[in-house]
Amino acid sequence: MTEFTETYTAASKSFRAVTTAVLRRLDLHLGQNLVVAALAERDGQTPGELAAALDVTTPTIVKMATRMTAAGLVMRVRDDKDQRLVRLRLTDAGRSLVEPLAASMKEIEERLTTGLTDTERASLTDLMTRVTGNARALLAEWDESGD
Amino acid sequence: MTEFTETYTAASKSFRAVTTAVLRRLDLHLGQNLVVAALAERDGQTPGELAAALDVTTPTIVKMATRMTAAGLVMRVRDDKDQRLVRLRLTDAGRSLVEPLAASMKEIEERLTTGLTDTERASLTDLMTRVTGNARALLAEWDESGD
DNA sequence: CCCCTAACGTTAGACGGCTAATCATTAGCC
DNA sequence: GGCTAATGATTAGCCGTCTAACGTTAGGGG
Repeated sequence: MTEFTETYTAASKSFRAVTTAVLRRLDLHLGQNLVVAALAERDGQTPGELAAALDVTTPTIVKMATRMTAAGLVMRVRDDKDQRLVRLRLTDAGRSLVEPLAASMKEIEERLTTGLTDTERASLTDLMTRVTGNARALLAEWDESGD
Repeated sequence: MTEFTETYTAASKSFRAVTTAVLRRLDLHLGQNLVVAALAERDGQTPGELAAALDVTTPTIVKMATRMTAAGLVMRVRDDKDQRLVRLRLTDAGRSLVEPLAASMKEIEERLTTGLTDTERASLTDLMTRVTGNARALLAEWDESGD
């Protein structure tokens, strides 16, 4: 009964647990890796931009930014031209995590897909993407109808 | 780069979002559905038993139990024979949610796998299970070595 | 028989996540 | 050009989750 649900939940949990364990070695919390990676890609993004990129709400980014600022990983800089905007910039300490972080995430990916052929990996990615697409379509549908 | 990670994260998020939306109609929060389902299966389980069954820590269940008690969904009953144990029992209000809950979860499962053949569904479940197995093996390995 | 340890539940506090409400600044319209 | 609407960030408060510390009850060993 609802085997699919259980499988999905278990996968989420185990993935989360592994990621948390790896991140702890870098003194990072779950999710902060995504912020660091996004800023490494393009520094100075605003909370709103990051939220959109990471598919998360703005308040979530704001809270994380506050903690990461306290931890010395990022800095808040107000935009000169538009005083409403806040630019989040990596500090040197934050930048120093970028490469070990990328290496760790890549290692996780490899370890988790051990025993899967390339074909199976591609298949898994494809199937999950389609399910995600279904989920988003469903959310959009409900959103419109206000149901 | 780390495409697998992104796919997995996106899948988790979308699934979570859909589940949250459905649960809201029943005035339930994410995760509470699992507690209700577990108690429907076998009423009077202890926080520790539930935690093990749901692959979650005991404090998580305790907090949820407190809120669900306040919401009138479950009751705390101390075990007669062993005063250390607490038995969580569904109230009538809680029990009334069991069936609509099961129906909702089944509906989610069907909507999310729309467009997938039976073979593909089986394949997805199999692949995710194997990845989850890898993740758990990795966690166990780290746990032993204390690394 | 009493103490000591093991087994449980609970509390405390941190974190990511969300929704709703608030505040500041910019831009647009009459 | 000044009032209003839209755009951003922030705050407040809730929930699930985790780890660490605490209190209590059973049970076992000397």
